Amino acid sequence: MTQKRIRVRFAPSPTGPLHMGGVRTALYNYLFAKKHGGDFILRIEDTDQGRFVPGAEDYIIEALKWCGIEPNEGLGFGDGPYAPYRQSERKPMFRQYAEQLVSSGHAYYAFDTPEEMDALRKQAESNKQTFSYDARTRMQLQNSLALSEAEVKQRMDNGMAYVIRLKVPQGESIIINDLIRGEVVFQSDIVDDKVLLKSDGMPTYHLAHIVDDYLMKITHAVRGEEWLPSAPAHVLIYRYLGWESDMPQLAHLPLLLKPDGNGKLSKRDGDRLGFPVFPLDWNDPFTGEKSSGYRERGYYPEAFVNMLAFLGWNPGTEQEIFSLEELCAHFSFEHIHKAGAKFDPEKAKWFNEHYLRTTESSELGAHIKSDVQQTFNIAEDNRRLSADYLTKAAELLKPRVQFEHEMKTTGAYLFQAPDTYDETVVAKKWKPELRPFFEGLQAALAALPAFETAHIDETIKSTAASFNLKPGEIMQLLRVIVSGQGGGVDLLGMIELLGQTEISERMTRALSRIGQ
RNA sequence: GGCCCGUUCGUCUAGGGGUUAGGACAGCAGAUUUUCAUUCUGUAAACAGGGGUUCGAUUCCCCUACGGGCUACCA
Repeated sequence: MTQKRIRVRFAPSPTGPLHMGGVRTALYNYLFAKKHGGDFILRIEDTDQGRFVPGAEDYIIEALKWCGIEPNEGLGFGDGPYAPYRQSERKPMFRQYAEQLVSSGHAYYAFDTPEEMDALRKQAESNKQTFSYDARTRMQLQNSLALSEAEVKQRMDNGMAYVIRLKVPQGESIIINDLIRGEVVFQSDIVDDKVLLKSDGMPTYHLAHIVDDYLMKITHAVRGEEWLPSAPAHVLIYRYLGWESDMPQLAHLPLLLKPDGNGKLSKRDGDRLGFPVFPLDWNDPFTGEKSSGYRERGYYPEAFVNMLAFLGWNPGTEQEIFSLEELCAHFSFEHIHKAGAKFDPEKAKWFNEHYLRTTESSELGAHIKSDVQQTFNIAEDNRRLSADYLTKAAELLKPRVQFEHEMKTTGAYLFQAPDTYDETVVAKKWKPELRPFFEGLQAALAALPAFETAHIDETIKSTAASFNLKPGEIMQLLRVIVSGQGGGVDLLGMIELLGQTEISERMTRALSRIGQ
């Protein structure tokens, strides 16, 4: 017997931007598929016409691409043999399965209107109870089980709206074998008669995902924990459709929780706590509200993915830095933690910092070029935009930033002469007697035949010695004179990088302003 | 309320009947760095509580507490 080819899917509904929790679900699906040489499919579950949000679908596709977790089949990634991958386009097909369940006595037509259902729920609520459409109540309601055949026919003939509901049996134990949680047992009595086909002819998630998973030969359904309570209904549907032996293995992932307090991570938390909850920026087409994404905040996709992978999973070793390929190789459901994970923005930054440090300075230099050019309005042929200059600047700045875009602010003085000089340092260290020294140093530096750190260092020391000054008295001032700031990148490296001419100009300018 | 899932340092987690309960982030301290950052070293910090089972439980079982999810013609 040959093993079935592993096929998994990520099946979001296009009701808004993809949340980082959703990206993690996609990631785990992807990792599992790749690990076993299987397929990863993107299917859009747009069965709720009322919640459709323009742009959400493109957002999902773009987000997966940015993360590098590309489906090898599905919407936006090339059709496989099971197209279409948008459920609304598969609409006509679902009805037959719902009807099949009616014929076999496992589902029925129900004519109760949404308003009537609402009223029943409210009424139950006022009695501190919960209304449930199930074996205990269905015979008192308006459906093909309670009504006579003639009544049902008449209503159908009159074009009365109806839904198809699953007829859930009483007194059965339904066992879920979850890959992460093990065996979970539910009593069928607490499962309600879920709507399978809505009055607009669209299937609900419950029917649609099962039919599609079956037709698309999905072997594992990896999804959020919020689906665990409806899993018994899903098992019943598979059983009644005669597909139980082909039912995908279930794996319910733990949820992502708010960094502070309680509850699951939501869109609001990002705004409130100042970190993104979305992979990419998103502008809500209805409210105009903007939400920021990891990409635009300057995160590397590799860092984002690495961080996400560790929110609920671990390799069982102490290694924390994993490329996507390594994650694929090491991933397994056994190492998925069962409890929800509070998201820690600090750790996310740490991952990014790590990836930045391991990126070649030449690459970093190339990355920041246009940003630097625009920020400081530098002419294209200026040496500060040369690969060599940018590489050295990145090298100096690398250990002091977490994001590439911070380089232009943290190291602004490498690209632009200062306008102001740190007053605290000047007040503390400057003495009029130092002026001749700095003028002497300026001349000595200008006269250096080779402007390199070793010579610069030597020149500073010897000039200081000749003025009877100790390094502690002049070094920080020199830094302020050159960069305007009391702290920053390696002083000698900075001086060498800025170059002989620039240094001389900056010293002239600073000495004309300081201590006047 | 009902049903289900869960609970190890502040956070992410490893571990698992006998361990000095390990790592990472964040914190603190020290060293290096003329500064800041880096780097290095060190340090503090956890098995929710109560009952069992057992020679022994943080680990297995039960209860409680707490957290979370679900309870729609949403997914």
